[in-house]
Amino acid sequence: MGRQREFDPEDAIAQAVNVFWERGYSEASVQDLCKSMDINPGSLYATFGAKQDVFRAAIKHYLSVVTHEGIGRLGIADSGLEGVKAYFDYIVEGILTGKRCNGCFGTNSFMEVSETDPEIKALMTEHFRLLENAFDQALQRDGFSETQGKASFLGCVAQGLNVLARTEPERATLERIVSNALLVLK
Amino acid sequence: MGRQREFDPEDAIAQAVNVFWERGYSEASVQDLCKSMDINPGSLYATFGAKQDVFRAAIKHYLSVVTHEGIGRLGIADSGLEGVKAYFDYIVEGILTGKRCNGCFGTNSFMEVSETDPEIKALMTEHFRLLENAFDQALQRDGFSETQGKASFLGCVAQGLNVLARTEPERATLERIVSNALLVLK
DNA sequence: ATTTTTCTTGAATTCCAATTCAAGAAAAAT
DNA sequence: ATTTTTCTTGAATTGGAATTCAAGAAAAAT
Repeated sequence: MGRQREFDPEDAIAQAVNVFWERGYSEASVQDLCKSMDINPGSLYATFGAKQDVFRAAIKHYLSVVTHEGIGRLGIADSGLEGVKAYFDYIVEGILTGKRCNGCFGTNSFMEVSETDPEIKALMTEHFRLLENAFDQALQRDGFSETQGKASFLGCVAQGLNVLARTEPERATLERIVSNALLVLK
Repeated sequence: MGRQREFDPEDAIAQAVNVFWERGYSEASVQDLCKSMDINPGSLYATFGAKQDVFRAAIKHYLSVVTHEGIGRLGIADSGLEGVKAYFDYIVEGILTGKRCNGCFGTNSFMEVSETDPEIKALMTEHFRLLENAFDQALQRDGFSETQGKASFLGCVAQGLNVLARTEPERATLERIVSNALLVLK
């Protein structure tokens, strides 16, 4: 079998997520990646391919985490409305205390490369659809009407929050936005 | 006075806006800029400075246009609510038929460079505040309560639309989002 | 008319980051 | 033990894009 890898590819990609999240795609150099992933260029290219491939792997990794951590909340709450609240809490808390102060890695990436990387565009468009569907089902669970339209609306608010995240907003601002958005579900 | 310029700097920057809008900051080369602006590198550097300076000038030019064309509608409508509707119409129509199919140049740029260019970050954060204030005043004009919070909310929806713009959305989707957002003003 | 100033041109330069590759090292196969 | 395979290392290469600059051209000043 020959020599075996000294690093775990998934751990390495998790580090790559951090680098791309902090610096964006084009500002993150392969050197930056190598340093954070704790491997050398040769290993990086042999294992993952080009920088763009590392980026795609990073997005996929990130989306799987977010789908689990965030969208997952929509399904497991006691009611659809509670699920929606839990999701927005996750977003708001992330903006205020976590890595989401740099916004959402997915949204950032979509905005940066969707015109030059069709695969990222497709992955993110699909993710938006997934989120909307989750909203839709949560609202259906509570017997709301026009769930599709309301779901699109909530998806839009979520993306708006991901933009505003990068303006260093106050907690009060974010909470008022969310509570106004939830008024629509009445 | 020496030889005089053969191009109008403002026209040239208007062209630069198009290039940066279509390709983003880092994907737009100085060559691309020169071609669209119809000048040579020497003239570009002598007149505007570095690529980053051209970008900043482009953002400023764009913001002044948008402030006039878009935010302006909020003030001149017959009522605050009509103004809000007119603003969102402007956004939605731009997404469906105009250059906004690539999103909002301001929002795109903010998402791409706010971590690496503090001046752009400041310009755009200020622009977001300006938009919110315009919403706020429109709502005050109609005697709404909690206008500040509602204004932040509307600003968030606007940015969400600017993200979704790049997913090639259907008209019906966008209109449902806006009509749901307007439900909050009841 | 000549000089001076400022602009234009586009090739040359510089710089930087992505990618490659040859040599060394570890694990397994024979 | 030796060979084979696969991984690691990090310096060298490559390629491309930002920037500079020297020479030529237009306008005004003397």
